[in-house]
Amino acid sequence: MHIKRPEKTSPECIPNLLALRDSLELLGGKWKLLIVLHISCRPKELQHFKKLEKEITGISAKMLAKELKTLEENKIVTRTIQNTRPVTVTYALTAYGESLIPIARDLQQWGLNHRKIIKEK
Amino acid sequence: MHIKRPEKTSPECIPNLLALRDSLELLGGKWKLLIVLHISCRPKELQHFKKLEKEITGISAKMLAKELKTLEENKIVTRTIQNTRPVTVTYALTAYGESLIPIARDLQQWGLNHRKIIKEK
DNA sequence: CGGGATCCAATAAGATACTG
DNA sequence: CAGTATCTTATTGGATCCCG
Repeated sequence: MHIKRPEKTSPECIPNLLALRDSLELLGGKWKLLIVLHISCRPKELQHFKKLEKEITGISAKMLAKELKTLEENKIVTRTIQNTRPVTVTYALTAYGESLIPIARDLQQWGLNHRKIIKEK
Repeated sequence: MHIKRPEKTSPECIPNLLALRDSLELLGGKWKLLIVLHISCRPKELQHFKKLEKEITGISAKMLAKELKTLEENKIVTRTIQNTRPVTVTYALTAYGESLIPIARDLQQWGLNHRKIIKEK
């Protein structure tokens, strides 16, 4: 794959990097895209907080709660309190949140390939 | 855009999330993709350490050096010491590193759109 | 159960000084 | 100039406890 690179700095190139900053600020941590992809892997009925906590190895409840809250504030997931005793909470991707799936998959694919590249050294 | 979601958990879905972890561990911080895109915006001759430091607002020399070192170890950039007095160092994307450009651009585009979405609330 | 609040350890990152 | 080392501060994240 060859990507052309401008010979001179294009005027709009630098300013738009602010948008990348925004994305990285929101999504750049270890967990958020992982959570998004995890939710997308599951049928809606199974996306309980507890399930996510168990499936996402290494995440603490505190982290998961914090990350989900941020994702909710950014309209990427919805939070639904179920009428159970005791209370359970389920999460789902919004339609907007699903727009992150291709990006997450690309990164996933890249990581899969990267492991090979690095192993070769 | 509608993305189909499996009704049942696909067996290969969860394990592959390890690949996403790898990607996020390497690229998930605030700076690396930003650096990659910055380098890609510039003609090769201008990608000096000092230039990058000045252009990437908010990054410290220490951070930049550390991030570039990691990127180099992961074969995403090359590091070239110039025969100048005093010494200067230039960085360039490898062909492999260029494979990150589409991902970075997608994230950039997503961030551009996201700003609109969030402003609406 | 989900998730704050608090406290504490581990880590990351700024400032500064120093070398090839 | 491009880093590295050291010191110090800021931030993160885990552990625990509590409440609806």
